[in-house]
Amino acid sequence: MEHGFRSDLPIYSQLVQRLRQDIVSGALPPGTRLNSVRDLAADAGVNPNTMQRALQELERDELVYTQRTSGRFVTEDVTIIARSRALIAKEEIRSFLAAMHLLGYQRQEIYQLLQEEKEEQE
Amino acid sequence: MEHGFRSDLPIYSQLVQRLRQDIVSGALPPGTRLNSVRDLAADAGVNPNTMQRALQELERDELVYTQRTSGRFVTEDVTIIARSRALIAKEEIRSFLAAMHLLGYQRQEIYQLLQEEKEEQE
Amino acid sequence: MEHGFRSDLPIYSQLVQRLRQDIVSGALPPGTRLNSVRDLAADAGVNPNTMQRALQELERDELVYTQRTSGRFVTEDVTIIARSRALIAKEEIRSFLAAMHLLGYQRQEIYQLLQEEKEEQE
Amino acid sequence: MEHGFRSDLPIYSQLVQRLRQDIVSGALPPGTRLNSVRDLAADAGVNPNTMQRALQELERDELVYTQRTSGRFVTEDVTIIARSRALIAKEEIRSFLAAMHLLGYQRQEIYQLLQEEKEEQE
DNA sequence: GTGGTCTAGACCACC
DNA sequence: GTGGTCTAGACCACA
Repeated sequence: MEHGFRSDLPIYSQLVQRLRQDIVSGALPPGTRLNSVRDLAADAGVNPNTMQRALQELERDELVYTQRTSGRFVTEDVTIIARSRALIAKEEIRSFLAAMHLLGYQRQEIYQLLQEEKEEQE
Repeated sequence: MEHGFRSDLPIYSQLVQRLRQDIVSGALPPGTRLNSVRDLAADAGVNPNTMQRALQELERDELVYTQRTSGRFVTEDVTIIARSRALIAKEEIRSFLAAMHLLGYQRQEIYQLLQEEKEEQE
Repeated sequence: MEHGFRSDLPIYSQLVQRLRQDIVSGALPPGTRLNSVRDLAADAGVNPNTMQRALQELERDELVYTQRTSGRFVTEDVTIIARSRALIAKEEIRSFLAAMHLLGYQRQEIYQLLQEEKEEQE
Repeated sequence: MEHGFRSDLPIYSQLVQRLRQDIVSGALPPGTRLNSVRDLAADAGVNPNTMQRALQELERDELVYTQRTSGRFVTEDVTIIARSRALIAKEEIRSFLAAMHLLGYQRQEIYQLLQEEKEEQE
């Protein structure tokens, strides 16, 4: 029953994030058939409706498309995937830099802190 | 009525963020006396209850303390401020790197993208 | 596998539309013998059941009839075809005007917009 | 219990259409506060979830925005409204002309039929 | 079997 | 009171 959902973000958004990352990182290659909504929901330990909602969001972003009655598939259009990846990254960077600047950090300090964090991890 | 609050985050936590940034960045130096809850709320265009809640949060973090009758003040303890600043920064960095790695970005690419974003802003 | 079906409408009714247009526009003249369900289905890249259902619909509208053993034919009765064409057209016009009026467009504006769209196409 | 929903389109889409028309035609002027989800749902005779879904769709199109806890409002940005109106109209026209052409109608005939329909209504 | 829709009803945070 | 989320479970059309 414990599937690691944070409480500060709706479950369906977290599902969107996970799936999008899987697509964008190549874990789910273009054209891959996704499991049925019911199965995905069961795997994630959520209600089918919740999973459905997440998938529809991905569909709006064209990362996924539906083939009536035969299932859902990851888009074959790699440019959409690449665009999505770049977009997410850009947004991450933008908000990260904004937050750091508001804290009064300058360019050099930010690089230094990134460096330190990297080393800690290794 | 337009005071620039996003709708995906509670107003009170947006207030917390703003105030914390003001303290941590030095805009509100140590020892500064804050205006009354009522005034702060009016300035921000929010309900006093909401501002009250934000201030309580800052008190829990010891960035602000209440002096019985004379009002609320920014802490004089600069180490608390510095610690808070570093803590927030560290969390930002950690989650930023985590997100980028999930997208499949490596160290070098991240630096490069940061660089590009910087240049765009200028 | 890519045969240009939209996903917001059942495949069988898209097949009905196509066939009806072919009949009504004269691409399939009165009396034409249709290929077998199996062949038509293969051409369209759909399941024979799906094609079968589409053909039944056309039979209900009497645009198509089945001759025992020799196969399916486009009706020879041109008045049926003409009536069907006029009926569909009338319904298109009715719903189009209704939609435009609900959007607050008046007669003159509608003609103007139709004109513009025409010109764009050329 | 009879609230006039067609069966060939999801209820929530029909709700979207109605609301969008009300906004775009000026029946719900910019800045208008909408009734609560619950009330709107009750008025329409649908489940609150269904109405919620419709409203979220409008929000994605920026025709409506949400003010945390105080309710939903029609956008004040009239250019968004005008753009939406023009977009819907353009789409109506495009699909109408496409349908008529597939039926084998030419420009002049279409105008004539529009004319006839107009006169019938009067 | 698939996805899609809808209802009923609960619970939450926020103000 | 407001909007937002989630669950449970039903029903449907389609292939």
